Amino acid sequence: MTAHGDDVRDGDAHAGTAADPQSSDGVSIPEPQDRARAIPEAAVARLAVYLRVLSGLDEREVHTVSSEELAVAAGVNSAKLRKDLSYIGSYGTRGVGYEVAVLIGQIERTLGLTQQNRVAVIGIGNLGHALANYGGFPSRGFPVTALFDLDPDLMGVPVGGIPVDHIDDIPRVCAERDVTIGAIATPAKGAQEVCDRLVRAGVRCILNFAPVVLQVPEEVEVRKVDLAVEMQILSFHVARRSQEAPESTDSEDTGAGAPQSENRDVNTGDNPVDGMVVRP
Amino acid sequence: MTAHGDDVRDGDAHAGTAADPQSSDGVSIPEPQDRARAIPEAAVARLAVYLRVLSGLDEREVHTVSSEELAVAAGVNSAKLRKDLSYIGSYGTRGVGYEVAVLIGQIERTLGLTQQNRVAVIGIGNLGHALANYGGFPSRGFPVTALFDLDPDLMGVPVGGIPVDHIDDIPRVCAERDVTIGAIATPAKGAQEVCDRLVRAGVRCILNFAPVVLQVPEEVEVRKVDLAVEMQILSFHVARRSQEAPESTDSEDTGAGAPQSENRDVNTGDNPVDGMVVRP
DNA sequence: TTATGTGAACATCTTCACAGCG
DNA sequence: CGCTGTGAAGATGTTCACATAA
Repeated sequence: MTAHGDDVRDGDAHAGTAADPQSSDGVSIPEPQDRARAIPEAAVARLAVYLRVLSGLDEREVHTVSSEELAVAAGVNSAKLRKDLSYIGSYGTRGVGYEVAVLIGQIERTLGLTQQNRVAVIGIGNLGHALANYGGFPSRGFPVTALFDLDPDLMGVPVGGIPVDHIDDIPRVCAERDVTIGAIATPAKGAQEVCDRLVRAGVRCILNFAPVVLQVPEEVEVRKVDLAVEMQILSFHVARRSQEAPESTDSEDTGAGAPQSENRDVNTGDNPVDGMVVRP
Repeated sequence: MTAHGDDVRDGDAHAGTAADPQSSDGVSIPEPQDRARAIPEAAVARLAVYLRVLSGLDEREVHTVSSEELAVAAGVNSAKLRKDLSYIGSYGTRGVGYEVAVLIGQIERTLGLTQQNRVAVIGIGNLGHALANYGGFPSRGFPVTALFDLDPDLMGVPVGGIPVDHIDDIPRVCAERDVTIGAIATPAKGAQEVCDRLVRAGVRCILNFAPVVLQVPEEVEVRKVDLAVEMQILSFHVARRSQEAPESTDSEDTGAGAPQSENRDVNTGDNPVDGMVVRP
């Protein structure tokens, strides 16, 4: 699968100006269809992060930020941040910085957060519960409106305020509630089957938590969250680290005992998926 | 893109050291320290996926696979898969394919799965429970050996067989049980604080589920799993889709009703984080 | 003078296409 | 021949560095 053919088009971005950047060089074929919506995939992911940081600033009544400040808070370098923001337009003021409120608005617009996306969660186990209780994911815009499972004991039982339906009803319920995003939190076994049903029900975006590679038609977008893979990547780094650094010093390494953390208090966004309240 | 592997890394993303002989072209300066362990970050993530697919094949008693078959099952193209495998060595047989068992062994070795990584989960809410019950994540190698929270009512209560400790005990308990990976499943508020403690306790790899950008010293590796971000990325695609395709047809799209899915039964790996058993 | 916005250099990742081993 | 392994071409993504606007 990998992808639709399209996705990330070339990066000429905002049309406007000069029609053709370097027409020279016979080789480079000037692109097929040149749509303007060309925001690098990687930049989209970061915009979401900037948005969260900005929301935090907004709550703390901070009205202006420089690319440098925002960058540090988001954990990226400022040049990258500026370039990312440039993809959505020029909303900064040279010599000053960006207006928090403006940026929030523009990023939300770009990410399509101005319109709601109704979410269906399939598989009401531990994770499913967590998702259901998430209650309209952080930053709003993602109300969970349908829950599915196949355990008879769960049918009709409300979780996070929404009654659980049987996965056989996916087509009907998803259509009725106009679900646009499906979150698959089932065991690996049933995932592909559930996915197929969602697709047949017209759902075009899927968040997959099951440890399987879903096969979908190209018009469907799948994002996967795979704990095992994340763990193994960390494992790789642990392994690499221990073999590169023959050190075995147990005490503390160079530098202060307390890890540096410039702006640790900037963010907000609260509760991830839990009920625990950590107040250190 | 559909189903990426990567997922925005955190922090600075230590340059991966290009390595490689590439002596051609006068321009390229041979580079400073040229460590051999140069497996592209992106490839590491995919190796974990290949591993899962291979495990599935192994269980079904399949002993040999071609790059093409494996590629389809993993959702990547075969050239990429071959290149990825080439980073860990040449274990295929031209004209034939790869031996499943051999590949599994080599990938496990590369990912450092031959040695266990003890995991600590901090924040025993819905997600924390899910993680705790995960019981030694899929593909083994990741036993959860410590749980932390600050709710007095949870202290000592065993979850998934492990008693919950207070986050103040992170240093002691992590040291005693030799924790190498910390999974932060707390609300945003306490995340940075918990992270700092883990780092001080010597944990060098962190899986962060809290919606915050953690600030850590560079020797610490952070991977983040951010639901809100994933949702927003999907939202972006939903939005883009609807504005590019002025269609509003509600009925079914072209093609068969059932989505194509070549090898949907190849994978195994079971239960993601739930208790639900889907058997369609 | 400060900090944005961006062309261009650089680095990383992906895909092609084919040499060459079995 | 079939399929792996890989150099080299092509994309994408990141960083630099500076012209430019307020």
